[in-house]
Amino acid sequence: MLQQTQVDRVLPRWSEWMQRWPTPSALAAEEPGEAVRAWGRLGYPRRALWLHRAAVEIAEQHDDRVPADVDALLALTGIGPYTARAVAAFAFGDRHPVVDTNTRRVIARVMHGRAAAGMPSPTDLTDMERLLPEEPGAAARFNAAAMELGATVCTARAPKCGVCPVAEWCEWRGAGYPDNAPAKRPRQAAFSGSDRQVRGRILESLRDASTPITVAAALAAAADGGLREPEQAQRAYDSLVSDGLIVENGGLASLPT
DNA sequence: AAATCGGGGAA
DNA sequence: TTCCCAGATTT
Repeated sequence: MLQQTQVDRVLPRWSEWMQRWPTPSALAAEEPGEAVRAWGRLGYPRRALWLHRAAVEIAEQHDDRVPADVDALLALTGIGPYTARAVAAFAFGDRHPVVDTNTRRVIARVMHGRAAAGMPSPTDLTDMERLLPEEPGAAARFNAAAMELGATVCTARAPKCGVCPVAEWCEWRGAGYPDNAPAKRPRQAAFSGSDRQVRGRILESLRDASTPITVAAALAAAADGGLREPEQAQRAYDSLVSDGLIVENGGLASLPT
């Protein structure tokens, strides 16, 4: 849930989720569409599908227990370099570099004297590894502290260097805050009027429906609020089917069963 | 390496 | 408006 989504927005949804599905097998026993429905408006709904799939994988292949091994975690659907190491470090207390978007920015500034991080890279992990304390518990705290520093002090916009505990060793500060940010990822297209927004509308209508709806109704929901071009409705619908977020059966559309 | 995938909150 | 967020997958 936390992948590209702010902590404050995730917490309430996470609490509901864990109360409803306390174990992987509990979630695995549900239809995938129920996970998509409970996901609500968190965004990137494919993550709900992937989380359900990971629950099935854990239930079937790992005796209903989340594996502690990083490679086993990486083999789970939707678990990548960040999440695998976050689980290994924070849930199991093992020593791994955990690098999220906040930590990447802290590393870029403190270690490399750059205003911002570049594209994610495996060198992020080796950089963090160099800073990590030897003792596993201390390493886990260090990982969390780096993320927290980036989230609250070494922020993307207006860093609070006056209260930063590592300001003294910061290469970027030492160099006089050069405007040397490397090529950042291309700006995301406007959400308003986008296919993403149309996908969201279709999915919302399906979450709200207790029974399958006609494809025509789904396409009507796509157009609710306006379209840039008429083909958007069908294109968004097809992409949802292609992603497995919609299943179509005899002219009826529903969340995956 | 680049494209794709939401949606909300803050500046 | 624009930026950014406890990323991962696919091409």
